[in-house]
Amino acid sequence: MTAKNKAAVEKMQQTHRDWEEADYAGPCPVRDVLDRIGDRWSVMVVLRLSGGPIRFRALLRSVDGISQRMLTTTLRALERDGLVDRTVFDTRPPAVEYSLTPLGESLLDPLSLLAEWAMDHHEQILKARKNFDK
Amino acid sequence: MTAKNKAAVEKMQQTHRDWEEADYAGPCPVRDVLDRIGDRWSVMVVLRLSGGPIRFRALLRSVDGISQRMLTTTLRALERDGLVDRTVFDTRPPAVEYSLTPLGESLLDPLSLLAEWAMDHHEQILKARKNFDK
DNA sequence: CAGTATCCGGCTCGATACTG
DNA sequence: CAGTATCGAGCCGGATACTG
Repeated sequence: MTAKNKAAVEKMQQTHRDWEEADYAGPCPVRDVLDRIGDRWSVMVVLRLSGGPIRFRALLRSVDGISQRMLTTTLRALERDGLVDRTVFDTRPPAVEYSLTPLGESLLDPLSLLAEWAMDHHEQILKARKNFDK
Repeated sequence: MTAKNKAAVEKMQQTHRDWEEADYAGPCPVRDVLDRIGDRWSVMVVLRLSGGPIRFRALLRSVDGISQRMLTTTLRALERDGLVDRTVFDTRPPAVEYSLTPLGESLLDPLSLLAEWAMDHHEQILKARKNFDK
């Protein structure tokens, strides 16, 4: 582990301890963010939105396997947290465009690193699983 | 977004497209890793383990709110994926130590960045929520 | 097109009790 | 101490039908 990571981990642990001791009303930030992006679809949606503004129906098609209901729910949650912007065009039929806010864009930073880790180590993980299962 | 991130995002998107087109047997790596660390406890456990080897009972105490069942389940899943090592000492009463494997250590890298993002932007998220709810 | 409404099956997870 | 076994509530999320 690099020195930079070590510092980050320590910061994270310290924050977690502080949260426990101080008995805050709100949730631990790490827990909170993890709960948000840890669901089945959020990351995939954010990923698609990183390509620029896109309409509801197009998103529905491009995020593989997602239902209409879950796309709506996911987008609403992301909008609520200030990660996504929703723009309604008053046309017939109605058009709605979704895009990342600057806050949402900033999330691409850690997310892309995580995705890279996933891609770089996926083989190793699959191997470990196969070995464990026998 | 920095050029480095842009490249990472594009790599992620490309990988995702490849996966869809190729109809692989296995899951998309990003989905797969997200499913694994996206659960309620994995990240918190990995975080605790970053402090060095620790025994089951100590982990149970230090990961706030986790049940015995979920700690066992979570540790087993992490072990299966090759992120965690389990060492049994043949004493009375028995002692078991858990620690991160090199692969697990490498996960601290993206995880710490994500945690930092969470801590740095939590306030902004809470504000966005409050504003959205009214 | 972009949603909302309703229904409901499955799976996660917590509580509790028990074992080597 | 370090687990496993069993049960059951809750909620996540899919399917389907309907609306402005």
